[in-house]
Amino acid sequence: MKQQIRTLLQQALDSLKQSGALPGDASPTIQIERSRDPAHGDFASNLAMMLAKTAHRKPRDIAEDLMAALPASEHVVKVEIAGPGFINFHLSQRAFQAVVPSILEAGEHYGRSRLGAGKRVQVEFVSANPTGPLHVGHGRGAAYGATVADLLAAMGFEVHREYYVNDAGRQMDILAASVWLRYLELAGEDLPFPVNGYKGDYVWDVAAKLHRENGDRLRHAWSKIASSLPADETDGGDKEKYIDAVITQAKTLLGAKDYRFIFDTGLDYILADIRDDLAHFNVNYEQWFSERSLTESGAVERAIERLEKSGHVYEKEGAKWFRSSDFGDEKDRVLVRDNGQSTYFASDIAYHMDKLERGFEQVIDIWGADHHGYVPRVKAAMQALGDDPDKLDVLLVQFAVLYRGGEKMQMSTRSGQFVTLRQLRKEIGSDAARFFYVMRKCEQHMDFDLDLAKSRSNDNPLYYIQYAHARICSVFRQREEKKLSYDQAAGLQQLARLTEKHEQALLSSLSRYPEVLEAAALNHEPHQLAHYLRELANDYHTYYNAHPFLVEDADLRQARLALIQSVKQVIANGLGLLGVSAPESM
RNA sequence: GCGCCCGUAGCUCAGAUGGAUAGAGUACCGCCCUCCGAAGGCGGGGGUCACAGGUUCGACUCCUGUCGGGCGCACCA
Repeated sequence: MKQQIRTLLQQALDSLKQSGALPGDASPTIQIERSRDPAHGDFASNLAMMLAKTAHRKPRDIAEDLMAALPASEHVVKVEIAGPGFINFHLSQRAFQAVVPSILEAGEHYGRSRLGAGKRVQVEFVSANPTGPLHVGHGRGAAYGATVADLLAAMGFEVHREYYVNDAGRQMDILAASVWLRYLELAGEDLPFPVNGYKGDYVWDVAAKLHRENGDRLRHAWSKIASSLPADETDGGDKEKYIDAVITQAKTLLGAKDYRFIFDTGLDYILADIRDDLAHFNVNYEQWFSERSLTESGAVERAIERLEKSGHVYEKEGAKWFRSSDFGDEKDRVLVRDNGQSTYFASDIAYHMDKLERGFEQVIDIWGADHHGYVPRVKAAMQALGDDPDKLDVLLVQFAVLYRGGEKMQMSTRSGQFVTLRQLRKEIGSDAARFFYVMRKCEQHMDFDLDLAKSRSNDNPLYYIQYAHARICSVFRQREEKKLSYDQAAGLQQLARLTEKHEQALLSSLSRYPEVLEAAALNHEPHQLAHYLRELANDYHTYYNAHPFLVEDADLRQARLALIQSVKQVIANGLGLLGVSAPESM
């Protein structure tokens, strides 16, 4: 609809430029918006005001000329100039009624477009360390990332969803050591658990599996292990040095092969758990990308070499540094430590190099806001590699604070006292979690009210929307019971009967859906869709209360049922994109 | 100290690339079920858009500064 008006204005603009009424170089992007106030028509453009400066003429005079040059259109019934120079368009009722057949014909495809056709986009999200179950902080990233990906797919982009698995590095070594120690305890060893170890119950689970399947094969006497360990923090020592020593002991006593076996047992177990968790959250990936594979394939080495060749690497104190400060980072960063091990950052450079080598036109990373300081160095690396840093879009997701009974829920990751995503799903359900996470824009600190999310009441915006859908289904069930006829094709013939104010409002909202989807997708703002659906549901509930649908007048009934059928379709489409169900009854 | 994000109604939040009197929900008050699900609808009060300057036809939106809140500033991932 917007597009049609844009075309009309463009033609008017062109003809004015040709006749010399406007300078030939005046070619602003034509902005069209929905009028807020019905008195201002259905659509408005500020084109005349945009032209005022370059044309050196008064906005209202330009608007007069534009209006005169506007080609006739069957849908536009009135055009007028208002305020400082707005051009307001009043559309015919028929123009809005036409949205019903277009929805019913397109069905679940209504609102989708081919805007991104042929473009490949990679979306990487969650990517939490596989050292434990996902918690509610990851949940927001999961819901947001999945929705952004689905929205882009709805715009025709070829979307590749990816989870970067940090299956290398110290944190994973700590996990492996933790698993081993729990295993030793199960095998009968009596030992103090490290202050810095992972203490969650899931570590016991992995250890139990290990013990069940391997017996005492991996057992070593604690007395022997402890003989070369420094003091832990509880004994006045350093917890970091202690855990590192435990890891070293594990590697030495078990040997590389068995150590790797324990390491992988923990990794596989937790990864399977995360995968299962996300699947139940309606979040799925095309690929799980292993960090370790970057080292094994030589990609890390290759990335460092490329940086060296372009002269952005220097050595200092035995380590290799990347001169990221040349590219706007606040300081230089280590790529290879003095002990010869490459850093996580080096892997990440290799990973992003790999992403671009795979030919994605756009790469989207979704990170927790606490990693924001990381953005400049990754972009710096891309630039140093000769890649375009603008191909990378980093979207930062703020934390969500949970509230229960009006109380803020405190959680600390270290002690293992955090609410997991799984617990959240069980408590409030996947639908509510997906919807609430995405209801706020991602850079907003969010208050997540658990009581509200699970309340079956009108305060809950998700229930409000789902209820509208269920109510429509209920009307159709009633129709069958009352044996009233409904024929979609007949309904489409009677759309001219939809003249009530509430019907007009509903038609207008329905016609907005494609615009909302496009804006939500391109701006990476799923909340726009969530808000829209609430408004649409509101239009429906209002209509429902004002007019009966199952009326005696068969033609009117057909028309109204066709209308609410298209409302049902749009609600289902919208909720589907948010990863939320549209129940037929509740 | 430096950097990033945020600061809109009592509370939770929208305000698309600057546009016509700043909007929802919730809470509070009043109304609407012999009628398709009242998990609903209608009406009402409630704001110096943190503060101060600046840019222009026009600023919640852009720029600068101040105040307040969050988060970062590792040879951890």
